[in-house]
Amino acid sequence: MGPQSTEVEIPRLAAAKIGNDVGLLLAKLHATGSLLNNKALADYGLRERSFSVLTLACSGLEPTQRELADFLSLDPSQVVSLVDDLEHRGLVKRAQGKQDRRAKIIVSTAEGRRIHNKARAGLEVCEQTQLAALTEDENVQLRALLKKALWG
Amino acid sequence: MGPQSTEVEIPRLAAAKIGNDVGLLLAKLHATGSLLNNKALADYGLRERSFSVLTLACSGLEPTQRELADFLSLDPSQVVSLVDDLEHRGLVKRAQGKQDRRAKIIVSTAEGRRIHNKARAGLEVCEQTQLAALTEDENVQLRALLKKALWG
DNA sequence: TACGGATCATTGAAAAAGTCAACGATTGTT
DNA sequence: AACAATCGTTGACTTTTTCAATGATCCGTA
Repeated sequence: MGPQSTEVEIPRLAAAKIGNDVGLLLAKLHATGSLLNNKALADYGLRERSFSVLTLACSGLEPTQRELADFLSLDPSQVVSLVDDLEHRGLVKRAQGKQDRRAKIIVSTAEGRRIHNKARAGLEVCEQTQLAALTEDENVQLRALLKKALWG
Repeated sequence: MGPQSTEVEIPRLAAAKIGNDVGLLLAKLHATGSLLNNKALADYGLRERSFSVLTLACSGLEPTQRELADFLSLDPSQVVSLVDDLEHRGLVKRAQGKQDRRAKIIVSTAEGRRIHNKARAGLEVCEQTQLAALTEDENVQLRALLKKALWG
């Protein structure tokens, strides 16, 4: 990751046609965003990934590890590490799958929900900073477009 | 990266509030997109990164390696590797900076431009597949929002 | 019911990517 | 002229990603 400046810079290169390449735009926004998000989450001992897992654990949807892997575009073995970490810290628990005893469903603990609420608040501030250039409407629009692109 | 299915699936977990987290949405769209893009570019011996560098080398903007690093959110040492690779294959050249002799500006060769044109065509098809759920208007809108979020 | 192929979580190893500090050459500033 | 800062480069180090193998369990089928 390159150095980040606090001031907004409009680089010379943004003029290139590449500035219309969705792939690069996503990569760049994701890269700079990740940096900020991870910084914001560090206070809670979380990173973007573990926060995502914790969020889903807190959602009441009782996701299996396989579902987490698919949804987060991770290898199943990476989910093992993430859940291990969260479990050791008492934020989530592995429970036996209901229909399928091979599967483990990930559920949050009370402490996990406590941390999650705090972290989410911090993250929302961070995200607003990140998308400060957008109006509230555009912000909503962006989310809608991303969701539609992903799931129709 | 988790396993990808060719069919479009709307996972159960998309219902979670996490589906509104811009950070995660970006991460996911970027992840699935990268996979497809890299697959599309493999025919030309390129990946998303080297394609980006090649694009900028072909842009006529004569970027320095430092500018490439900043713009692509990469460490300068990563740019060295990318340019090394492209240069060995005769697609770009390092030229001496004009005002600054420390800097090297990256320019494309004729062969580089040839490959780039082909790769770009392939990539555009790939991107359209990727954003098939969006109308043409929405597609344009998404690009505009991403650019605005990045550079105001 | 029992067999066979598939899926789940897990492990561990190998490959790739990212991070970071140091260096020579060059620049701009004092 | 002296000094600090910047550019590209190298090499070491850590983290992340990728992949194959394994035991347990599930499901379809004979």
